[in-house]
Amino acid sequence: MTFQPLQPVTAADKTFYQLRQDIVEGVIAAGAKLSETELSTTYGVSRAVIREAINRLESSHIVERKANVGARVVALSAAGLSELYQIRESLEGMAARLAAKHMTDAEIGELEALLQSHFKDVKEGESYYQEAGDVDFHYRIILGSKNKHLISMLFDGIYHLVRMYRVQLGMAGPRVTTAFDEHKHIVKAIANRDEELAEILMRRHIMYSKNNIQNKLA
Amino acid sequence: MTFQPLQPVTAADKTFYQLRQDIVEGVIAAGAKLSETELSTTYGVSRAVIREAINRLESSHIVERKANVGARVVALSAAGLSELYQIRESLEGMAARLAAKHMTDAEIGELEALLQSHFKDVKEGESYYQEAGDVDFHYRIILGSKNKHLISMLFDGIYHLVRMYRVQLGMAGPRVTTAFDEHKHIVKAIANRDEELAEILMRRHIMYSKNNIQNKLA
DNA sequence: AGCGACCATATTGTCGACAAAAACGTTAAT
DNA sequence: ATTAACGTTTTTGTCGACAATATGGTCGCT
Repeated sequence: MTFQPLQPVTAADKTFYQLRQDIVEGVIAAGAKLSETELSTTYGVSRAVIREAINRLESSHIVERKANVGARVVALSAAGLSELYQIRESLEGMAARLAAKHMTDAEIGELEALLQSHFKDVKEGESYYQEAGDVDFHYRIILGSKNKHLISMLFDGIYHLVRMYRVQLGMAGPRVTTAFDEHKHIVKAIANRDEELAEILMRRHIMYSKNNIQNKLA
Repeated sequence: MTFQPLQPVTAADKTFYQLRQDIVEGVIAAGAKLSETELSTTYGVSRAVIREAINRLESSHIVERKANVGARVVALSAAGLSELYQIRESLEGMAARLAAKHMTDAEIGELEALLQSHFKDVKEGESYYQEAGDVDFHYRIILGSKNKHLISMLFDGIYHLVRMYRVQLGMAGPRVTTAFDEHKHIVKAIANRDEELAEILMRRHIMYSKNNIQNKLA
């Protein structure tokens, strides 16, 4: 479940998605300079659409731009990762709180079903849980917040950066089973409509995840 | 103290700032359609720079855009305001927490001095505290978080929208003196390096502010 | 009269060319 | 040898024109 909710309609859309993917996957290296003319020939579109794509990448905090100089892919650093997780903790904590308030019973039911299927996967030893399953889980809770800005900030902005760190610094798992338990408790809090607890547990969950990742870097 | 940290260098910059101001101040009405050709003649620049400006406005969540159709200024609603304040609560709460951790003693000293000058203003009955002073206060704490993404999300994204609501739905004050006390307690918590309390107080402060505004709307 | 298809119109999307600014290499002076 | 100034070259910023898409109105059909 790779979320690309809106499908590209214009050429700039396609180029934006393609460029973003290439950067996140490391095809274009972190810190690299983005030459407009070069990209223009590579992707087979005019400089105007490259420019628009780069603008959008800048809004996603994936590239940085200086006037009259050009755009560079952001550099990855331990400090940057830490900042990112501080924001995730804050925003997703709020998302869990709002989800506990706004999710319908049906949506909560689906969330529980998702958890069940994950449980089966984990028991069978499929440990790619982290990547797909974890994202899917967080995805639904963020959507459950029903807060447009929150959703957009996380999906359009933060999540691709997080994935970029995951991919390029090579973090697969484990933390599978313990993360699963954390997810279970969060869902329980949401099902109980306990906003306070849902937020606290989500924040802890993300803090643990952050610590886990940073230990790997050290 | 109107923050426009970076000053415009390119024509697109200038147009972007101008357009944003005109929208926030209501010169261009909420919900209005933004015609590229029309704006092009109005602001005396080519459509390309208008397009870039609109793109940036879209990243700021000030306008919405549909492919092959065009851009509209966002519509203001009570629900939208509520969502905005949910984000402020989350993000600025985290900012206060981080400020308690990362601000230097010198910066905290300046913050206390700022509060002193506000105290004098309030005592002398100058009640435009809300607009300039309040923003300045929050401004410094957010900067104190030293989190690049956090700072950019709030300043480039949320704050202009908040101001748009303030200006167009006409919210001057009061809540001057009680807000001042809340500020005082927040600074105290930061000075004591009490991260937990700083976050809690900031979140409450923003919740109160939200309730105050929503009562005016009702 | 109401509804759907079609055409004219206007608006956005894309392109290539020109203008302006920065980056680079070369030369000259100390 | 280092540095400052100059000129060349490359890169980004801006523009106007063309292409593609949506919008709005008209005509014809039921």
